[in-house]
Amino acid sequence: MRVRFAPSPTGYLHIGNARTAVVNHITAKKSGADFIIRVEDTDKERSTVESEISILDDLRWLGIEWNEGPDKDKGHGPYRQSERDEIYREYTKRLLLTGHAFTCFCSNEQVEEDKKQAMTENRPFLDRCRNLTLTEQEELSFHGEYPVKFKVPVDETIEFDDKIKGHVVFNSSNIGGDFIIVRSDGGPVYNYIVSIDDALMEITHVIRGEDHLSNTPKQILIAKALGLPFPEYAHLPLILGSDKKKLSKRHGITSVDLYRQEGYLPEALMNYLGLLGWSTESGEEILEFDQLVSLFDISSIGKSAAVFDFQKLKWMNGSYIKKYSLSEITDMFIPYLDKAGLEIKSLSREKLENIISITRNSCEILSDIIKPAGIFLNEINIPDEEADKLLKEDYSRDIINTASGIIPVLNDETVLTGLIPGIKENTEHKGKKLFHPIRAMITGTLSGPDLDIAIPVIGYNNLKKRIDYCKQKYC
RNA sequence: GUCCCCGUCGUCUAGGGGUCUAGGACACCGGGUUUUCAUCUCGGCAGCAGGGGUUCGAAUCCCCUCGGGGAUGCCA
Repeated sequence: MRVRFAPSPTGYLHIGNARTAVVNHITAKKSGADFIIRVEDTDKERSTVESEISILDDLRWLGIEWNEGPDKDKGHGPYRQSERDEIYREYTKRLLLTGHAFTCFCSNEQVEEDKKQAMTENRPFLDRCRNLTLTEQEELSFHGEYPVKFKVPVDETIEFDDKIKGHVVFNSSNIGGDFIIVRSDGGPVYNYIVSIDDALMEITHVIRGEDHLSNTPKQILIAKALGLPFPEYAHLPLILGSDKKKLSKRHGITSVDLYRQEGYLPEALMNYLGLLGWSTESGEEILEFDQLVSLFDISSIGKSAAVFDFQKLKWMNGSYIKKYSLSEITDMFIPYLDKAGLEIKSLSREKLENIISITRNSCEILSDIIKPAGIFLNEINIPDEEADKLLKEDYSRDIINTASGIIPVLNDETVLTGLIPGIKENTEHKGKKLFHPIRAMITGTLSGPDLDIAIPVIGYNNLKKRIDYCKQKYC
C-alpha cells in the first residue's frame, strides 16, 4: 500500500491541506504503507520554492514523516511535477496518436458559444476540433500554440467505490465536455498528470479533499485511455468556517505556521485534525498519536463537511499543555517568554519552574504564558483596563494607602504573613473587596495565581515598588 | 442551467427501524473547591432542515422540496 500527499507550493500550508496530510499519515502508519510527497507545481505563475520549503517544514513540525519526496528519491522520482515534463510529453504524444486527445484551435469565444449552445439544447458539449485528423491538426498547429484536450467518450458510465463517500456513479456526458490536458503554453494540467503520476508512483490509495470528487471521473478516464492503473479513492469532507463557507483567512488562522508561532503544540493539532469527522467508541477525544493510529478507521469518517472549531482546538491544546512535565513545558514556554522581552536569563531554573508551575494552568496556548508570567517577571505591571477601573474606587484607594503604610515595616520574611492580614486589620474590607484591589495593585490585573502563592514569588522589593507606583497613580 | 456530494444540540460527533423521554465533547449557564480569575469537580440549557410515503413502529428506509458545498476551458 502506498499513499501520497500532493501539495501545490503556492502559499503556506493551509489547515485543510494539513488535515489531508494528517489523515494520509495516520493511514500510512496504521497499515505500514509508504507515504509519498509529490509537489504539484504545475502552476508556474504561483509556485515558489519558498512555499515548498515552508510546507515541508510545517509538515515536519506537525510530526509527519514521509518515505519518499523531493528530498528522498526512492526510485519513483522526480517528485516535483515541474521536473517530470518529459514523462508527460510522452504520454501526451501517445494520447494524440491513439486519438484519445486532440489539439483544439477554437477561440475562447467559440468554445464559450458552443458550450452555451449545447447547454440550451440540453445535449453534451462536443468540441468541434475533436474529430480533426492528425494531419489536419498538424497543418493548423503552424499558426501558433494551442491547448490539447482529452476526448471524453460519449455516454460512458464511470463508477468507483469511494472509501468515504461510498459508491459514486458519473456519466461521461456530464463531465462538461472535452477538457484541456495541456495548456496553450505547453504546460500540462493537474487533472491530467495526477493520473499519470499516481500510476507511475504506484499510489494505491488516494486520500484527498472532497473538492476533487467530481474531478475523479476525468482522472479515471485518462488512466484508462493510457492503460494505466488507477488507485482507490477516499474523499475527505471539506473543512468549513463558522459561516459554513470554505475555511479561509477571514475565519481566523488557517496557516499551520501561524499555529506554530502562536504556541499550539503539534500533537494537539494532529489530534484535533485527526479526530475531525469521526469519533472513538469510548468518546475519548484526547488521543496520543499511537491511539489515533490504532483507533483510526478511514471508512468511519463522516460524509459531511465539518466546521473548524477554533475554541475546541484551543481547549485541546490546553489539555496537552497540562499533560507535560514541569521541566518539559518550561522548555516550551521559554522561547515565548524570551520573545516577549521578559528577563529570564538571570533567573535560576528553579525559580523559573516555580513561576511556570503556578501559571501554566491558565494557558491554553504557549503564548498565553506571557501575561501571567509577567506578573512575576516585570518590576511593575501597569494595571490593565479592568484593574485600572477597580483601583480608582474609593475602597481600593483605601487599601493602597493602607498597604503603603504597612509595607515599609515588612521584609521578605514577613511580607506574606504581614501584608494581607495587615491590610485587613486596618481597613473595613474583607472578601472580594479586600482581595480584588490587592490583586489589582500588586499584579496589575484581575486574574492570576493565588495571592498567597504569588506574593513570596514576587518578592518584597517588587511588591514595594508596585505599591508605591499605585500610591502615586491613584492616591 | 446540468451533474456529483452532503444535511442529528451554536460547533465536533454517537446512533444504520423498536433499548432514543436522542448519548458524549467544546462553548455557554449555574453549584462546589479556590477569600477574585484560572484549574479541578458536579449539574443544567440545547438538536434529528421541511413535507410526503413504507411500517404495528422511523433520527434511522424511499421520494420530493429547501439549504450548503463541489465540478463544468487553460487553479490545484
